[in-house]
Amino acid sequence: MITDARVLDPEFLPNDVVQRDAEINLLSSVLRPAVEGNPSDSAVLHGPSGTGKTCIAQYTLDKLHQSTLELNTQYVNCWEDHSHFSVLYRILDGLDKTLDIHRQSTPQEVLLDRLHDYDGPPYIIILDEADQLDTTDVLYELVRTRKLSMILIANDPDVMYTRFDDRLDSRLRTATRIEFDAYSIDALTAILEDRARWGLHPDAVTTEQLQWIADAAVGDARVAIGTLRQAAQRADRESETILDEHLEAAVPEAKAEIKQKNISRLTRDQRVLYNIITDTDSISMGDLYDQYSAEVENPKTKRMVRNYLQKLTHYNLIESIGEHRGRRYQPV
DNA sequence: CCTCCACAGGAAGCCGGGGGAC
DNA sequence: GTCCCCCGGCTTCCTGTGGAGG
Repeated sequence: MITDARVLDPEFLPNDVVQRDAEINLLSSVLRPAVEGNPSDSAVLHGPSGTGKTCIAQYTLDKLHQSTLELNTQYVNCWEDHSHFSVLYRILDGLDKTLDIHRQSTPQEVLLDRLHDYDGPPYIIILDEADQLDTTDVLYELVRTRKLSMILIANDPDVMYTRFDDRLDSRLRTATRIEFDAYSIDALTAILEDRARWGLHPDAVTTEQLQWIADAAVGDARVAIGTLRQAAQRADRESETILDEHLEAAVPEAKAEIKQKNISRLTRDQRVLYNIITDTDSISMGDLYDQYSAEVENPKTKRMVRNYLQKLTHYNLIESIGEHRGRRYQPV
């Protein structure tokens, strides 16, 4: 039944993106000056997860690349590269300028000089999960680099903007904000139809079933596509076509898979904290730390735990209610 | 109203790992 | 090998805030 498993992967980047034409056009027009060698403003893509921000950013850059020979691009995931140094390193890496840069023995100054000396073709970088950056200093260095333009991606840009100091604020105030709303049922259905056409045998699934999946995914394309794949895999073992019973089971599986993927990026200590919080309705810092330090061998300090919790909150794995004294942490 | 305390998060410094230079 | 340097995770120290209780 499955003819091409790759297109059923939520991470897969299709040749033709369906939906989001307006966003693609807007992003292209923001980046157009850069491609033509003129200074361009940055773009900030924001919205809930599974709304196609990363996909549209990569897709748009691919298209620009096809129409322009002289263009460098780079994708940086700030969850993985969150320090000042590693972001710079990754960005120079996209220019093949890191050959003689060594992680441990090259001062950041050298990387900065090299970046500021850049005078090649236009360079467009995607900073995905930009709200995960340790410090926004690196953004300042980037906005004042010639020939470099940025696409910033963040769930909640307001949280990110509050961390900007004045000089950065004035530079990024003119950035074009592109908002990504949750997909409508029709839009999700269209996306699923496209994936089903390339990834499944004809007639393996009905439009009504795709609509049902779209409805269950509540606007999140990752959930929708994951559900379709789970249902197809389940059906593959048992029948010729996807049955409704396969759909029912696939939704929680797809959601669990996404959650599992998120959790796998956590460290051991972060995972322990996450598990404690998801096992309760809501918990205070004091109780949480007591449980945590009883559970692990060499507990980190409270200060470090606060950093972890901030990270988990940013990543929407847990939520916190209240400020200061009396704050509680709870599952989402 | 005042003091105490739980809690958040910034700043600075420590230290272990790891690679280059010699 | 040994020395030196750098990064990044971590701790320590600190300040600010606001609810609880005298």
